[in-house]
Amino acid sequence: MKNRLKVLRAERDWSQQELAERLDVSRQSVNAIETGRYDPSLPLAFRIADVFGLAIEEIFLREG
Amino acid sequence: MKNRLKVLRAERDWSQQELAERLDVSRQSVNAIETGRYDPSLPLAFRIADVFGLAIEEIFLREG
DNA sequence: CCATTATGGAAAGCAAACTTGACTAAATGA
DNA sequence: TCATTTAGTCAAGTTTGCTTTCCATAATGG
Repeated sequence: MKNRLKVLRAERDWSQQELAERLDVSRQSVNAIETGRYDPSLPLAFRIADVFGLAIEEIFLREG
Repeated sequence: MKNRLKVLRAERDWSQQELAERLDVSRQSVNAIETGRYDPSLPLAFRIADVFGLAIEEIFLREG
């Protein structure tokens, strides 16, 4: 499952650490999700959508 | 995390078994998600959204 | 030079998601 | 009456998400 975290973070000039704090997860979790090592849980996906003010579908992409 | 699975299933007259097959998960998983014992993974949430033709946000609800 | 920040990732462990198999109980319908 | 379908749940096992700790690398600024 691909995602646009890196770009969204860059647009806001947030470090992985900063995003992790806003999401209340570890920096390693943000890194792992961002680099595609695993997908977030659904509750975390909702929090991610919330901090960016976007729909889940606008951040995480069904990949072919 | 609440969800509208039971109603959406009823609208389409699908059994938990039928939905499970469309989602390619076990019937027990559908039941557990529907009765709120746990949340689906994000990839499964996308598949659920797809089979119902809705957005994830229209099926799963941030609960107070 | 050196200290700091940012990123990527490995290892070990716990918790949550998902599996199969089994059981119960209510409803249906022939 | 009996077989079938549906829904709910439990137990035990595997996989995945997330944690903490640690290490490595590159970029930045004094």
